Amino acid sequence: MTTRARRPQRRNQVLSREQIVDTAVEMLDAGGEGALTVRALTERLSTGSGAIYYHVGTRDDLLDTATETVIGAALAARPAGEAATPGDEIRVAALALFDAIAAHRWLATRLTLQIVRNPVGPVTVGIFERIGGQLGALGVPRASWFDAASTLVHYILGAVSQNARIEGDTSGIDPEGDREELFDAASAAWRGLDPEAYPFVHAVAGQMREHDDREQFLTGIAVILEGLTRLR
Amino acid sequence: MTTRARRPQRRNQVLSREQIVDTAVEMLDAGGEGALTVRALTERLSTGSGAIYYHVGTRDDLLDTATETVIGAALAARPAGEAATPGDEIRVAALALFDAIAAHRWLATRLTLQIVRNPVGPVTVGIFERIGGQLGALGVPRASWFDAASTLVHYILGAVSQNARIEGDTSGIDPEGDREELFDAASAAWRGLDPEAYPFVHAVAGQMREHDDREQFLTGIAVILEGLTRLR
DNA sequence: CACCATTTTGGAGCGCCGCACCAAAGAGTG
DNA sequence: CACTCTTTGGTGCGGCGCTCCAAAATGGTG
Repeated sequence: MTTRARRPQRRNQVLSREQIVDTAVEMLDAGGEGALTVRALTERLSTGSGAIYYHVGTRDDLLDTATETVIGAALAARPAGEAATPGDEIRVAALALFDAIAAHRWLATRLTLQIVRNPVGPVTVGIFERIGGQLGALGVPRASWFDAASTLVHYILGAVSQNARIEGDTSGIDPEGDREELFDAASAAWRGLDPEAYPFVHAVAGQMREHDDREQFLTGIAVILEGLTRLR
Repeated sequence: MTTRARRPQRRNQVLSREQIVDTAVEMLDAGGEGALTVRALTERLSTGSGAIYYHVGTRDDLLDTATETVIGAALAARPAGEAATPGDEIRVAALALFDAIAAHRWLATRLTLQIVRNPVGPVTVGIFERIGGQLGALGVPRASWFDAASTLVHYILGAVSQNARIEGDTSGIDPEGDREELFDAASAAWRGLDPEAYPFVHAVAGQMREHDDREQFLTGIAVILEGLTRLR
């Protein structure tokens, strides 16, 4: 018998799991998912691959952990005022996710991946709880809670994924500049399409250039909340 | 001067672009995105990598082409009856996308990827045109067309992505069997969560097991359409 | 203090991968 | 028949994730 059965866990760790994850997030932010290679990580931390695998497991595990970390931080956001309506709560949570993915564009892919294959993990549960918890106060009947929450989550993740930008090809970071540029180009291309074959796309080419992502995102939330209140 | 300026394109092609894409789709369906390697493709077609790159370019190009092919086919679906309401049109298009991704699960990731980085491509334009073209008849004011279409597209792609299953780990194909099983497990896990910390998730654990994906998807569409009609 | 079980580290090596590149075969043309 | 351009199969390079292991660091114990 050892004197005290369980304790020997923590030794002095020069390299910590947290440190690795933080560095990984930095690298992901800087260069997209393709930039996070185990080799690059070991070089950055001046260590070997063994240490990485010892602390966080495979590259996939590392990406999951990074996702959990970032999403967990984002979901901690609460409305500013004291008397917040359920709508406010949902808007704040949704915007927190929106902004998190805008700041960490690699999240888009990873988030849907994780929600799909790990419904029990803190990410899925956290998002559902945060969004769904407001439905009762919103007047949605209990029997529709899961459908309603799913609708919101699907919309939020869909919108947020599609507003995320391309990963891996932008070596320089020019977040606003080429975003405008890209919209201009897309708008011009849409306008240039055959109005007979593509009347709608042709017609909204102008709106697409002038729209604001965040505002549009909130409009969508408002539409869904409106629809949900008619569900009763 | 040649006798006729443009014509000499088609030589005898033992290997056609179409053939490659079709085979690629088969392989993707069978084993997920990870299963489509250039090496495996060359082996399956008993050719070399040079021929592949000559016909379709890089692996990424091939995935884009495969996506365009499948989505193009899906978008060709029209409502059965003759007198279709705008709502019917949207539902049919949405369900076509839903079913396409259910049949080709690798599409989920690829679709959002393509929409994000190629707003001019046939996939993005096709989806927007198909969905957005109904908004006028639905009574949505012209100034809100782009926002409304975006809301629908965001929701559809979000829902559809999250209903797609995991890629690459299932060697055997057991589409219904382990789906049930997975829901059961997830439901049990949700029910097992602390009701104080996660009241909502705990409460809807039962609904999550019994829900039907397609039905829930249509409920979401109905909610959004309802909300859109209040937008005027 | 010295000893040693255990944790933690760094790195070499394996089996993959995508893809650039190229020499040669094939098909139409004069 | 020769000649040109298309099409093909294959080889090799650089890089990847990951396994495995010898060695170093660590901290409790006699």
